[in-house]
Amino acid sequence: MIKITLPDGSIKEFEQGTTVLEVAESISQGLARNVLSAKFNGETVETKTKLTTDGDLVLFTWNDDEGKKAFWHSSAHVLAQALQELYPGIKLTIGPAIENGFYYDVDFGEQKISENDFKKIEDKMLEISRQKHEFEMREVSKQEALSFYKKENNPYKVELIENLEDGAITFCDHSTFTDLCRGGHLPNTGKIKAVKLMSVAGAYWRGDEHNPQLTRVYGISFPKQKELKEYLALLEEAKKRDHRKLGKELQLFTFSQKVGQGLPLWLPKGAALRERLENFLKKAQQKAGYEQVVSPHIGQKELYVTSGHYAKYGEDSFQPIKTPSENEEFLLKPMNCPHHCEIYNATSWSYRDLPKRFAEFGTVYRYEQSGELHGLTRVRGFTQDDAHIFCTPDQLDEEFKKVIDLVLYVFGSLGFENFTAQVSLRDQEDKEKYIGSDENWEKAENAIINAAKEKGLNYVVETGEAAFYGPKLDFMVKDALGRSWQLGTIQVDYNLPERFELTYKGSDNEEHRPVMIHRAPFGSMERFVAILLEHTGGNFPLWLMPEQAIVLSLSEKYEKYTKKVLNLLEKYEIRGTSDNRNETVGKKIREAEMNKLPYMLIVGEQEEKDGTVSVRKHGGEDLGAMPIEEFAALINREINASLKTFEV
RNA sequence: GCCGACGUAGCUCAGGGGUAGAGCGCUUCCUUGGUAAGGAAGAGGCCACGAGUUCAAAUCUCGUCGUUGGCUCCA
Repeated sequence: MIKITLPDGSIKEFEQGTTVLEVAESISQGLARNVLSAKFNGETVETKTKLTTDGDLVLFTWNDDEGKKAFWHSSAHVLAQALQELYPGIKLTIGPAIENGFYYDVDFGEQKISENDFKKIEDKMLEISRQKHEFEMREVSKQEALSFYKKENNPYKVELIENLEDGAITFCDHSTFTDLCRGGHLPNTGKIKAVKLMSVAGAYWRGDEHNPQLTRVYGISFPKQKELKEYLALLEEAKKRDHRKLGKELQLFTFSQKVGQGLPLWLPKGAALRERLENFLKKAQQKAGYEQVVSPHIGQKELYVTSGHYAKYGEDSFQPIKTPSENEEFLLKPMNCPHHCEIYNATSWSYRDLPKRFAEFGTVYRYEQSGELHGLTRVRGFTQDDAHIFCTPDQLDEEFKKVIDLVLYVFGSLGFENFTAQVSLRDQEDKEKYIGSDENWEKAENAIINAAKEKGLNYVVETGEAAFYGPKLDFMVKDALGRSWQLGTIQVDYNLPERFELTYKGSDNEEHRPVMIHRAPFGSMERFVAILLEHTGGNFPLWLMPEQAIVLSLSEKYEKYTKKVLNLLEKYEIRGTSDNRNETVGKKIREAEMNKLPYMLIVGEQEEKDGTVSVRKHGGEDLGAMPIEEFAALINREINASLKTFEV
């Protein structure tokens, strides 16, 4: 007999050789029906794995991430089989489960596949699923595995196997299909009741663009047809919050082919929104001891040679602008730091002057590959809410923590609750990629980790994600479709102070090297507005709204009173507009609702007589008639409630 | 940059080898209204751009540009 410990702590005895599924059956029939995969002593096992020792068993269903993973990984096998049957001779590579579904990377050789082929592939997959094939794991020797795939003429699998330890290689069979596989499958293919292929894309073998490009087929599957429908509906909902769609509808920004790709044009309402964000941050920064500076949009090539950016990115950047006759070379600035270093260098500093905090909403231009451009989240010209802090090494910890406070204040005021902090460290294996001494890197990395810990941030550590000049702490937020974007960033830099020979006079009357912190709480105005749009669906916090109220007149007869109301709104610093068109009030309300105006002030005969406005909130709530003063007080209360306070 | 898809009126989209279509928006007129679309008339298009095939191309083919889902990249 063996003792099996379940997650609730209970211990049950079973015959040696009892399968995972049989354990589930002993608990309940329902569980046995729903169990998709399991872990035994922390190792992924199949549901038909025979248990031979004592141990901890965790069973997973569709409600667990592990269960979904097994479901989608198994679906990838079915996809592979379907593809192989429909397109003989293709070469399979890898097919993992991902956050939402699965994909399989395939070398189609001469054959082509497009979205038009999805229906027939989906049908084939469902046909295979319905046959309820069981997944069988089988151990094979390295030799055997290699010869199997050499016979199939599949160099990808051969390469994978060559990197595996003999003895740890398993194949998975179902139906007539065999695949190299580590395990973690459904009991049988019959669980897969709904399948949808999502897209086809190119993907390089092993993620390296020097390798051959494979065709990646993305799909998702569900245990019930209804769940697929719900998922697709969810995607439709997400599309409604797409910042590109909202930006157009709310007239915030646009793009022009003539101006150039990746170069956003901010429309008046968008510019007003942006300005408000800038002022909000400027106010907080002033409180936190920052000073505004201004630097030009271009700089001599020499500046970037000094900073090291030219050597690193020169080839992949917009190429230098040349003067007509002297042949001097200037670069569009891809970042503000070198300029700010020179601002620091304009004065000699004592340790008593530090830290110096130079802030600038600096517009920068970067050559991004055309395929990488995406709405406002990835553009070629954008404005960073940049600042550089120059401090003594002793001040670094504290300054870093202060910046975290500022970022948290910004995120809090704008309602970003669900962000992850990512500590990006250098890749120890590939130190060539980075500049600066080992010692400095270590100091900087520790400073970041300590600050993140002390501020109680929920952080993840990513090695190899650091900038080439220093480690960083990034604040990641997801968009409507769940893609992660970096917004705020804080980076420690020991390198530029060295290269620009920045100094300050210490208490010992000696020259010392300051430490530099790069930071941008929004990241960039463009990306921040984009993500804010997707999070709020365009219903920004009231203080940010381009227009806070609209006066809707019942008919043209009340034009005069409408104007009077608008003037009063202006007096109370409420951003208002009016709709005096010859249309019914019903229509005006509908349009104001669709334009996401927070407050509608309806004026007619009654209001004019009483000197009031009838207030309707976005969404339909009727607050009744009130004098403008009262409305102004209401707005102010709402604004004050949403703005967090920033203490230094 | 690479793989796939897409580009028709200001917007959202239908159509498709032989006068270019709808809804919304816009203009004018009627109507002067009470909380999510009042009525009528009208203007508006080189069907992204450039070649080719064809008696004939918005439609088919190729190329360019742009958009888009991924990959790679992201100072």
